[in-house]
Amino acid sequence: MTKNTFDSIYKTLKERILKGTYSIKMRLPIEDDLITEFDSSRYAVRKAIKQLANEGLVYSVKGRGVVLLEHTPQTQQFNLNLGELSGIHTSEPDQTFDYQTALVSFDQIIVDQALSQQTAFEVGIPVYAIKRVRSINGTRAVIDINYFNAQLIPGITPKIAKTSIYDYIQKTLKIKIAVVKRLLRVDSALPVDTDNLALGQNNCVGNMISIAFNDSGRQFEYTESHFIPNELAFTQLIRN
Amino acid sequence: MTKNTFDSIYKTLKERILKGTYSIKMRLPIEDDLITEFDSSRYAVRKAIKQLANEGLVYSVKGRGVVLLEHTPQTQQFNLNLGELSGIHTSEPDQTFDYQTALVSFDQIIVDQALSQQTAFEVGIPVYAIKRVRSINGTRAVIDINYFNAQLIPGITPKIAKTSIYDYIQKTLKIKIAVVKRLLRVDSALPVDTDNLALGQNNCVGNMISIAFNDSGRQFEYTESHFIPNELAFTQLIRN
DNA sequence: GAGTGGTCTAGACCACGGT
DNA sequence: CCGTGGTCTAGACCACTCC
Repeated sequence: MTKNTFDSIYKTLKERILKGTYSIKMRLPIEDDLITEFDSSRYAVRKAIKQLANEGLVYSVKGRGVVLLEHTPQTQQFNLNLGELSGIHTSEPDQTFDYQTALVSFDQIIVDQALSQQTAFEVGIPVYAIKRVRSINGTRAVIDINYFNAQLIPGITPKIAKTSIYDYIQKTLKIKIAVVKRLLRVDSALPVDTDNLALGQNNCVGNMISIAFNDSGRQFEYTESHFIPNELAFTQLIRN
Repeated sequence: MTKNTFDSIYKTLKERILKGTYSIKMRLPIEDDLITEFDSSRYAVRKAIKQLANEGLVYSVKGRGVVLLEHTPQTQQFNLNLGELSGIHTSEPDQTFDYQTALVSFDQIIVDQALSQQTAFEVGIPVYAIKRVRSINGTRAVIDINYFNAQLIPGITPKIAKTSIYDYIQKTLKIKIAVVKRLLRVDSALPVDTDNLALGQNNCVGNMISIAFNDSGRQFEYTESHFIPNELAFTQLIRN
């Protein structure tokens, strides 16, 4: 599992931090000591520390050292990273949950002016337009409204849409999903939402808009995921 | 403005990407050529490219090169504004807008069991509990519910709360805000929300929960920002 | 002034992509 | 096979923190 020098240093340090080895001083050992301990270069040690900082576990201060950030059971949930490409996390992270997909509609259409404005796909290209409802523990919690560029992602069928499009893209087409950009909003519920989601008394939805790129830099997907309130959470980390 | 070697390379490359200089090939020049052009080391060039990748402008492929990600006017809003610590972004970043703060309540209280569970502050410590409503262009759009550790951030007054607590923390107390962790949710509206926000027909709010740390690693703040639907947006970037 | 992390250089070898 | 980015080393100097 541990592939690189820096990765092994990173894993060791992370384990110690979570175990509380360094908690008393609220500091990591200085770089030179870590270089000596792991018998490696400064590059590898610094890269490991950088990864810990990316996760929000430590913070480097020039001239002082690498500081540990306080963490309590309550703040653990902030440390969940949204590194998973395909999915959304529930607010109960470790709980196992039932996950079902129902296909609402499946079409192949040509992008017109309005859809181009929304999705950033070029006018005239063919796209798959797919609506699916995701039920978590029997509750209709999310509706995915997907548009896939049919030239870049050909051959999607209703059957594939009912299982996993991302599996099809990665495993069958062998296309690499390089980058996903997301926008999160809260929107007033539309008819498509009230019709398909277990909104109860609520009349709003969360809206996660995703655009995904392959490793040639082409945008192959535009997706809106509308989800019901009180169920899902997203994390962010901001560093100075 | 340009301080370091890598920063100057980064700014130059970013400008060229946005101007379209490299768009035809959808590639950046290879590292060796950039090293030659900028007469610098590989370290500086790679650090600049890494920063471009962090912003979602490019993607590096081992063995192939550095690929440009497609960007259109529509997808500009997906590109990240990093580093804003003090506020919330509107969905129209460049638009000037009116911004007003009204103080709803101001108290100094002791953390009890329930509040400790919520905020991750230790039971028994004194905190400032502050509620403020932010109006954007005359619309009551956001209510901030702040808890500041009074031992770490002493001397907050109602007057300071009416202007800017973050200015007070950074400029007067000279405390560095090192890291902010955020959780984004959609919640059903509470009485505090319906009473203070221009929700209209909507009965839900966005909830941005922030916990902030100083450069000694101590959590000094827990804040919930409840905001009305259809006004604000947050960006995320996920890389493989 | 001593100690620490941040920036930078010059070089080496490896892993992967495409021909 | 060649060209490319990824990892890694050894070393230098600078900027900042703290005593």
